[in-house]
Amino acid sequence: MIKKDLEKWLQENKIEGKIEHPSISKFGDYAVRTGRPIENLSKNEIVEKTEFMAGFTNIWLNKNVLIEETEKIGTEEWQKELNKNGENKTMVIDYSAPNIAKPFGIGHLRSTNIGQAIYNIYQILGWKCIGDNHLGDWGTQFGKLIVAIKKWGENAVEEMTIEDLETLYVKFHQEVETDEKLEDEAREWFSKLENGDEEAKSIWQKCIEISLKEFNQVYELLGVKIDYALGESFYLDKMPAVVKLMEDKGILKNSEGAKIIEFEKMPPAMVIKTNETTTYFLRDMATVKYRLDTWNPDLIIYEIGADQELHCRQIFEASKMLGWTPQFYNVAHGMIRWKEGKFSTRHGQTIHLSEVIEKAVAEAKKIAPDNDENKIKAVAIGAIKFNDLAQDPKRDIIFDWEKVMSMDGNSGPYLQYTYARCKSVLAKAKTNYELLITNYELKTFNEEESALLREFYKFEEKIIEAAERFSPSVIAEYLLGLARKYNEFYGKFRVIGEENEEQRLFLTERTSKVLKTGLELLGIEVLEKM
RNA sequence: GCGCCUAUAGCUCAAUGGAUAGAGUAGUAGUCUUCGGAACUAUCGAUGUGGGUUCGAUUCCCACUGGGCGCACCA
Repeated sequence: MIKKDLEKWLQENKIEGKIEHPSISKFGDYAVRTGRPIENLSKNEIVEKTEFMAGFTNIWLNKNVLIEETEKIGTEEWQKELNKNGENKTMVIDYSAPNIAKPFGIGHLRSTNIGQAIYNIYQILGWKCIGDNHLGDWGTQFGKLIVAIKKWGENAVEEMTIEDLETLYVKFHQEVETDEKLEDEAREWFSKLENGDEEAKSIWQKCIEISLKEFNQVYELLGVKIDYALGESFYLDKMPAVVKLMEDKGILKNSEGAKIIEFEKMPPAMVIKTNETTTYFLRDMATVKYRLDTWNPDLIIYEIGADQELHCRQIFEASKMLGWTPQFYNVAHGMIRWKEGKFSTRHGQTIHLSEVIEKAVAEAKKIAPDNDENKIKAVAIGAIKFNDLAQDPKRDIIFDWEKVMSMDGNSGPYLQYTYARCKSVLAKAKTNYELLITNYELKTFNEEESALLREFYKFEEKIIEAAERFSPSVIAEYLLGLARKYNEFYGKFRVIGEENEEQRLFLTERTSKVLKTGLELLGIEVLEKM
């Protein structure tokens, strides 16, 4: 990796200063702010020339090095080098985690997309990755659901759809407004469920089956596979041990009949409720213990919305109190909002994923009516996923139909299109471009070719940065820049039949390779033709 | 009330304390005898307000204003 080589050189020569990419390309490939010129850096064989300007030492890389680094991408050697980043390290990532008895909304889509991309990124960096779908399949919500099913359910549970369950859940909340006793009934039923009541258990089981069927369809459509789906109910028999640990440490306190843990700088977390039922906080603590016991991870990532940040911080702090010390991180992705303001899900304004996909499919069909359905779907889903991944996860995301379905400009389909375009050019080439990669004559690169060539070696840096910042958007932004550079080049020059055909095929093939690898990291399908 | 996050072009987003703040979209004007026009070229257009730290601030600190989220028996 060029950056590491330069850093090493600077260190050996005792020169302080961070290496960065200059804001403007005419200032070189790298720059170090040193205040005074670095004299003998140009003797380093990877450096073509240096120039001192305005306190910066600007560095231009040797073309042969640029080409070598570009050739390497995707080879075994490249993969091996990447793998060193996460050598002997394990991470667990908690993502997607939809709630049973609620349809898959666009909120969980965000967790699923970002979580899967982070998983892929850590995996290519050599980490042992464990994905866990922490399904919301336990809790008082089932008490509510049981009450609603028994009171207003028109069919037997077996015949209900996930929409029926959602309707009943919503109805429960409407009725509670005028009849507060329903809350108590719900808690009572959850208590029965926790104590093994047969009727409660049977209804609960049916709800789970209905939901899982829906979720699995969604995951298949999205092309997402999560290693484990250990829902909250999985930890039922693992909670008492954690309670005991808390008691032994003396951190469990009684408060108004409930058991809580207090923190110095945060509100307390409830562990056990007044009626002795468990909370999701306790189940999450049992989850941490199980993950430590089972996989001994160095890092546990939670890809959960910002609305649960306090909850996560409480888990991390309580874990520390119990002496559990892996590195924790919560992505805390921003909430989805309308352009106009609040995104209220409580008044039937939930947007279901199926609706989003339907509209995007219609849009993709408009552009390419002759495409077969699979391709249209891949493009539509590419657009939707990219919309989620292209921006910093921390920030709220504005839900805008036009933008979600956008197929041009900064979009997933723009990248897919550029890939297909590269492949089309390569298919028309008479020479075997695979051979060219290690075997062609170096000619002068014109401005556009040179600008493109100088993008490739950055790919590795961007993958690492994306992992460090837990932000797939780093890669998304990079791919957009690369595709734009390719299209700028493509718009000005022909490839086939030109004097520089070989090196242009090389640039084309490398562009397709990086786009493919990058899009795969983001979980977006690439198409040879579209 | 307290805590966390956030404010960049009409709109949606970029920019590890550094050089001329980048894209897309919308608008305007073009490219079209062409390897894929889901493209390319040109043009228009921005750091909420007030302080501070620094040689240098979109970036760090403080205050204010606006927006989002959270703060015990939902998860």
